[in-house]
Amino acid sequence: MLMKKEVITPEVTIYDIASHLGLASSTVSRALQNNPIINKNTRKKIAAAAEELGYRRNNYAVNLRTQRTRTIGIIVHELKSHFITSVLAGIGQVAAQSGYDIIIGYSAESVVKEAANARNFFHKRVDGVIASLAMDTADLSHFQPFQDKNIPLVFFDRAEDQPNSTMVVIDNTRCGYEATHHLAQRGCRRIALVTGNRKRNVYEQRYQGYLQALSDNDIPFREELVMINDLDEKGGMQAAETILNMKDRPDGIFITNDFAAAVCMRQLQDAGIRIPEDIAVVGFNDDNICKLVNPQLTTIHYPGKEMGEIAARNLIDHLDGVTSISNASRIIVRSQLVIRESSLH
Amino acid sequence: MLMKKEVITPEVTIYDIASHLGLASSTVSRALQNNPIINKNTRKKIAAAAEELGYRRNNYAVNLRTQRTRTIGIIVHELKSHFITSVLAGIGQVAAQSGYDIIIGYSAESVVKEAANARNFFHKRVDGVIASLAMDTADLSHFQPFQDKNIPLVFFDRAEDQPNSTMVVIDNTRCGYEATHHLAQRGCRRIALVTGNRKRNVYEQRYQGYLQALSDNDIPFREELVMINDLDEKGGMQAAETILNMKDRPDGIFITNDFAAAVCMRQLQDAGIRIPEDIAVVGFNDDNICKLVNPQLTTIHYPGKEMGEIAARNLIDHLDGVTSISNASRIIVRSQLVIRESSLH
DNA sequence: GTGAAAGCGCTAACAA
DNA sequence: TTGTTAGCGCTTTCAC
Repeated sequence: MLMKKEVITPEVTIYDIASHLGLASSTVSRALQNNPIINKNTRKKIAAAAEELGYRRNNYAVNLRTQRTRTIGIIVHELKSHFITSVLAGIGQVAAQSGYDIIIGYSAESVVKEAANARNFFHKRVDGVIASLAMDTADLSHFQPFQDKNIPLVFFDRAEDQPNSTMVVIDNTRCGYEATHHLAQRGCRRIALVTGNRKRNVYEQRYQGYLQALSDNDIPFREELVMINDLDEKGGMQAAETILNMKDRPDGIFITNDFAAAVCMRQLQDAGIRIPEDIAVVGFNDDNICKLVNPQLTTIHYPGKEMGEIAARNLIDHLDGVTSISNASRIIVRSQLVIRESSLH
Repeated sequence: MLMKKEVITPEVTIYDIASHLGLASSTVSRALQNNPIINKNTRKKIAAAAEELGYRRNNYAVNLRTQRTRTIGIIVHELKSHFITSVLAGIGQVAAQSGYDIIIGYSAESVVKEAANARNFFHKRVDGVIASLAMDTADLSHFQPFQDKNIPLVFFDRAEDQPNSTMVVIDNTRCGYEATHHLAQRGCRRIALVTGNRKRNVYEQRYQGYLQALSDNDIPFREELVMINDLDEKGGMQAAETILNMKDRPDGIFITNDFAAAVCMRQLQDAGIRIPEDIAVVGFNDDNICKLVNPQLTTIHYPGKEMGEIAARNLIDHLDGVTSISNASRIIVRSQLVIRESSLH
């Protein structure tokens, strides 16, 4: 005996609609896709019958037949920042508009999980992938299967040049420069940099911007003022601790992540340091938290929603055949320094 | 001519494996499912061939054939809180362990979006649903299609009694009581309550707990000290404003959401009010933000991860036929008051 | 322990 | 404008 789950409402197929109306299943199929080749009246009748009978289309059958899933996979290195949720909102909106589903994978800054997500998406047969790389991703070979099957890849924020893929990024060098330059202009002469691993190019670029700004402001570079960590809660703590233990403390800090900056700031304040009077602080991302901490945090803002929209639009245009195949490109989005209390002394 | 996307690596099916090995496709299918009826050696050979040929199983075909998707849909009213991400982590872990996929829908506190997500999940043919209701959800009819098809439903946190569904919740009355009682014990005599719409039962219950604690501590209830809003940024602001405009300000506030509490606190501080000296504050949820604000926020903690695990385990056991069909039940999870600086004066 | 064959629900080429 | 039909890749009954 075939074990079947007790079904209360029976499943309605296009065949049921067809026989109900005395039509062929293909006519129903076409009508349900709003194919103009079918008589408008027939289309209406079919739509009504579908509604009436409680038809729900079986996407598994559709996907099996069409060999497409209308699904795009998104891999993000974190989930809780305002930036990432904005990007996801942007992608989601464009995708929904174009009739694509999205599935979200979370790497938690680990290549291993990133690769697992990529594998998962590959097996789910996504039509395209949008990704921001994890902190420690150096080898991109887990994206190879997509390349091999001509599945388009778009990177945003944390991106690396890849053959046949697009990237949507900000000018991190300029951001690093502006943040540092701002601190210098406010009178800081010992500017610390707390940032991520320089193997991740965004951090390398912010570092280069930092160096350039120091140089342009005639501030000598001091190795001991550069701290590299994961920019998480622990990273913020560590940075604060290191700074507290310095004989010559910095008078300005550029931390390339708002959350880490908030943690660090809090820690410094608990040790009696006044911000911005003793040490000015600049973060990165313009997360919601910036306006909640005391003093409010100066930071670099960049438009997450817009980046998401651009990434999705690019990918989907490609999938729908609107743009040509090999338009591997780099799209640079504007960013800006948002000055708040934490750097105004 | 059939339009086919240019395929670089051809797709491998069980037929390719079968003919490669001189076997029947059914044998391959069984072997790939690790069916013990197939000779162990044959199974090994088939696994090797699958690997070698780069086989990836087509879940769309599987789902079409088996009429199950091994997918569970999750609807959450928000995404960015620590509580929700913990729940999702808990569900995700149990689901992965049991070979289920999850898809996440976000209602942003709106019934309309909640219903849209439900519809979407229904059309995606999820095997089960886990949900926390939006702020303004009163009518649950958008879950009816699941009931009609015997698709199991589990609610967590924001739940309503429904026939044939399970709920995983905390004792909100007790939480409301404890928070209020704590403030009273610290000497507060005018305790404000900022909470969500009482049509959502969790808020009604916290309100009842508040009332009970007032009564037990011989504090008269004052209507003007109860503020109802959406507990978002705007809600926090509004509450602060209302309080600042009072002639007789409260000396304690219980805001049933940490983020709103943080916003409110900040606003009050900006107006020169000292916390906890002038006004003590208790939040709700034990979000990360509690430790970042100054002073650190007293709150109600409850175990998100565990609630997620319980919800998922329950649902999946049901789907896999481990538990009987109609065990509609209510599971109550422990919660506790976490005392920090914001209420210690 | 393995094979043959039907069919899940749909789309699209081809025919009418 | 509509109908006929093959087949997407898999599982599972039934037969051997």
